[in-house]
Amino acid sequence: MEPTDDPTRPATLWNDAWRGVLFASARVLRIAEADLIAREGFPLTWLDVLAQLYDAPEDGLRMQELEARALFTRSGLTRLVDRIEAAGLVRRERVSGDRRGVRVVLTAEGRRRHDTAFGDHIRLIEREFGRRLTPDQQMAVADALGRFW
Amino acid sequence: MEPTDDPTRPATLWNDAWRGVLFASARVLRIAEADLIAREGFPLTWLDVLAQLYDAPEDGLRMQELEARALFTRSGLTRLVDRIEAAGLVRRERVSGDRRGVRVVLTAEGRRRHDTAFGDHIRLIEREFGRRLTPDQQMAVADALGRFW
DNA sequence: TGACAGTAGTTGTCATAACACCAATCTGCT
DNA sequence: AGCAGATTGGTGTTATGACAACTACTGTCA
Repeated sequence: MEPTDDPTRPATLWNDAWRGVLFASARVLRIAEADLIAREGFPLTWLDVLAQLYDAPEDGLRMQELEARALFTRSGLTRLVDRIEAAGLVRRERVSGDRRGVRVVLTAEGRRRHDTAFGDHIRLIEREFGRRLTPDQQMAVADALGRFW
Repeated sequence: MEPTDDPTRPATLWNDAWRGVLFASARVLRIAEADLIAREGFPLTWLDVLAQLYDAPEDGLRMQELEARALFTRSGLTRLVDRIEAAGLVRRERVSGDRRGVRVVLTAEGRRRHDTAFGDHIRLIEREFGRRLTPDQQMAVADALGRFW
């Protein structure tokens, strides 16, 4: 009984594609997380937040906007921002005209830490992911999966 | 200042490919997790374990082997198996000749739950991932990312 | 046969994620 | 004005993940 004969294990093309996506992201993320903690002392969730704020307007983002854009954390954002704020990388500011809301803004230190962390991160992604694909493959993957963002 | 002019945001091909992989896995996994919990009442980590045992020899796997093969959990496996065992889907058995070790084996109930859960899961992956790619794209992604497993 | 290093798995402890609920504020309507 | 309902973000609690000891066992070598 070969695996391919098992109805619960169909050997389809999209199945192989999915396994590739799954393993690639799992492996690269695991390495990236360890590397980031070793270098900067904070996890990928922090870099995710810092990067969103870096790409955002000067006056930062509302908690809601941050939550909508952040890739990793859909929950516990309040306390995640608490921690990053306690580390001095981010600052909560009042929103004029809405006393419920806050804007989360990068501090100067946060911007510095983002720059080095993100640079290292990108180089790691290139090394662990990019270089393992030929230019044709890179193009094909980018084209095929572009619809997911 | 366009984003592409920012040295910390290089617009490279492998970068787009990586974003695709990252977003695709994050989005599809989030949906799959929610669906699995709604249907079966357990998370993807359980299905990962059940699937590894399903693909394993009749007499199950050692904790170590399970840990090496499982995609998600690299830690906390003891207690993960505790939970699955408490739910009756899995059973710990003694290893003859090594009183330290245990074999983790699927119960009949575990096999049943695996079958329905995995079937539903695969259909979801096809719907949320497979069908969004053309056959050519599926082939290209499978080829490019096959090296990661 | 007994010291000892290595192995298998568990447990303790702490940090973080998930989930449900809550308080304050705002908005539109009357 | 003032009330209903939506919106914003936070809090309490439980579940899960990470990491480091720890226990029990095994095999080896003198």
